[in-house]
Amino acid sequence: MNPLPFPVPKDLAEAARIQKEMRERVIVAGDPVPVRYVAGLDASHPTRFSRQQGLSVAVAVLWDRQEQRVVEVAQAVLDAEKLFPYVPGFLSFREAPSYLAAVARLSRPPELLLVDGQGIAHPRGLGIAAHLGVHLDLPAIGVAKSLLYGKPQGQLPAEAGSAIPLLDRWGQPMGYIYRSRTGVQPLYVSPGHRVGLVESLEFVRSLPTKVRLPEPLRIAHIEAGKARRRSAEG
DNA sequence: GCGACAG
DNA sequence: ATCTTGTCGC
Repeated sequence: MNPLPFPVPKDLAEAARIQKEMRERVIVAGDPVPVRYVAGLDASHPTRFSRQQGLSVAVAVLWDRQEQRVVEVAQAVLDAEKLFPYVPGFLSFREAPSYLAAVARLSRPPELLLVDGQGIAHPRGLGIAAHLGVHLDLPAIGVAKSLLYGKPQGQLPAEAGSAIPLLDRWGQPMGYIYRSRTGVQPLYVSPGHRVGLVESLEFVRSLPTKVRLPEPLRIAHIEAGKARRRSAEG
């Protein structure tokens, strides 16, 4: 089963047009509570500058919620720099193609994508999690480590598990700022596709979190870094 | 025109 | 995102 081709725009204007079109197909509703197999997606890139030039590595970690463990790790090596530059608000055009390749290499399709980046908490409502979700027609949730767009509603408490809404330009909630553990920087959680607003937060809360990131993403991050350095040598 | 700005 | 060991602090 080959995924549909992922269009890479020639410039930012075309990219924005694609985002606006695809945003209309996003469904912010659905409850992933029964989902068993989750794909945690993260990528590692070489520094433009320093000694090793290397390539980028994207990793898909297949997480079994029932057994609470990783059951498979798939990766894709790619030259992200040649695809598209990193421009805030347009991350998916740089990273999504490699995620699609990694997901395609899993022995079974995941039931939900957990992506390192925004869902609909995005200037045009289509962060990378939403983009991937719509492209693959899979439930998806975005978990970012910093803010791209939006205003917090109130002050986030210090307690683990606390969350406050993240508001769009019209004051409507599009996600949450979420403190997964006490004493750590918060996460930015928003629905990507086929998941409700509240449900996106509840799902992330249901995942084991030993440190800051939920396990599927923490492990994907580690695996991506290891794989990239590994492929940057022998 | 001035900030803000996922990875 | 990445360059990087030890070290400060709860």
